[in-house]
Amino acid sequence: MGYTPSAIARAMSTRRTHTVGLVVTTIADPFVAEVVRGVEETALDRGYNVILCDSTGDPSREIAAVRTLREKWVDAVIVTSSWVGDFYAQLAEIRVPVVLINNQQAGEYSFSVRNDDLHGGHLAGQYLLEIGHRHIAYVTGPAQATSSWLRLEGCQDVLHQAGTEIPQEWVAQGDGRPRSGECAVASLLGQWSRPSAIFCYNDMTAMGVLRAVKARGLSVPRDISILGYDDIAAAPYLDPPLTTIAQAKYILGQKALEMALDLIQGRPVADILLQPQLIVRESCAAPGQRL
Amino acid sequence: MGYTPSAIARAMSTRRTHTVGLVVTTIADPFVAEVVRGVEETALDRGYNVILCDSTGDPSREIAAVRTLREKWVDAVIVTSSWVGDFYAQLAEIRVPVVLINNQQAGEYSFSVRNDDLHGGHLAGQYLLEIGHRHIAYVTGPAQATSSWLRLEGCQDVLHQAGTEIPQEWVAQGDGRPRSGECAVASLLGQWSRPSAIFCYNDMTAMGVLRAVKARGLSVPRDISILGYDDIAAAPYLDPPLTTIAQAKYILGQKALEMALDLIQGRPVADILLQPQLIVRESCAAPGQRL
DNA sequence: TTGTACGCGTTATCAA
DNA sequence: TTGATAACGCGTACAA
Repeated sequence: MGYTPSAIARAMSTRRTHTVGLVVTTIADPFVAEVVRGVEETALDRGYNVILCDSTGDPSREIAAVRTLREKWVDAVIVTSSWVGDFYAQLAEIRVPVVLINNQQAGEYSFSVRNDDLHGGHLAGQYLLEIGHRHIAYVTGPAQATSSWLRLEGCQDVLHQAGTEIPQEWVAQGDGRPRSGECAVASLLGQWSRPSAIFCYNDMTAMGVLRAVKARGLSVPRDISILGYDDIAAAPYLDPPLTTIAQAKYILGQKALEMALDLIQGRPVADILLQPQLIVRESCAAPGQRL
Repeated sequence: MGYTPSAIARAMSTRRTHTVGLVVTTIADPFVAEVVRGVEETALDRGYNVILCDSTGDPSREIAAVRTLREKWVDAVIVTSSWVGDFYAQLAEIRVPVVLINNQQAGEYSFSVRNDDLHGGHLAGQYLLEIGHRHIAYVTGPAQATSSWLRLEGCQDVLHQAGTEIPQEWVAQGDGRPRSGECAVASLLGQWSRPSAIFCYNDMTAMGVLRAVKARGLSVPRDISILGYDDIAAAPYLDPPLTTIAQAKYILGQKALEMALDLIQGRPVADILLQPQLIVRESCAAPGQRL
């Protein structure tokens, strides 16, 4: 018949809404979109719904988001800001479980599921070294994104062991979007000496780097190798297909939701660390003659 | 102070949750992601939240989604399934306003905001004709997506006026994802005669088509022109940069949410039709000599 | 103006 | 085991 029980009334008496909040910096990034898909689909399977909050990285929106999530009595909140910052204080005050994705700020209030960015950096450095690169540049993500620095650090670790490193002047500031990749190339290739490989914070950045490098008449990977991170859907369709470090994006979201559920039911949980994987395509090759 | 009013209790007495439901076929498509961003961000600005439901195109999940949305007393629901199908019956029974995005099934229960796909098809046909193409192929989207057929129809309209058309054997079935574009090319270019231009349902499909065409040793746009639809973020970064018909994705979402709000407050509303726009980049050019 | 009682739909508790 | 009833927290309407 046409009767529908009210989840609102039920929430009133059980104090459980069967709803979790998901706050992301931007849904426009394909990496984030996949994570969202992971939490959303498994939530639906488990009888939960998710309220999505796109913060645009704007701190005031983040504050507003957690406030309304709290008002709506979400049973847990999952956060995919790479930088939690001040906003973390807000999270601590919310009276529900918090799970952080790709952020290690996990304290006593919250747990995290993340990709092993340090190891991702290792894989990157190791591979570039292996195929013969010694002059490597890095294009960062947003300055507040700890994962960006972790990837760089991992890469440096490996390079140091091989007696080389990414010099200060070859780490260019980006923001995780293609445009910033293009700008980074301008600063990187405007120098007297140029790298033979560019490791990028993510694939979106790599897209921009790729285009800018080719626009300068350079060939990829013959003149310059480009290495991405994330393995977004578009990566195989770039020209050349992008070699990249893959994160298990969907799984990241799925695990985060499952952890949130465990927390809600009071089950013990432990932080989760997922291992990235090198995907060899064609944007990296042995360096040619150096100028 | 540490006091937070309860939106649940408020909903109990006012019967308003200040929450809208958004059901999409998949958040993995960049086009959809932008639409989601549009509704989510303007919702937050207006003091509303959105519950996201990713149906995966699976009818049973769609049913489940609208049921829980109804139970949670969402004030309105916005739908971005290109094919509403049986699921439309469910929507009719839900007692809240429904706004459909890019779907014209709008009846007495619901309203729609959509992109003028027919005109988009016109723009596509017109442009290809203008630069000299007479032998054009089309790669469709999912069979149930009315927008796919509308785009084809619009293109055919213009072609007919010029005394030509897309022949039956040159409309290849796709599903809106890159992989299907690659498969389509296999069937299209395996024929005795080949098109000089391929119009694609969307940019994701075009990405696959582009790759497959190049994999066959053909040059784009010299040998074959490729025209996309949507203008996703990756479009300018393909090689060659993709010429495409742009939809105002963010606006689509924004208008949909505003319409939902109008409906909630009982204000009169009218369907909205947004105009697409041709974005000329480099994947289309005049056809060369024909074989 | 300020205050008090009731309703909302469900669950949970307690009495029969 | 079944059936009645309090409580959940906020709006609202009515009374003072």
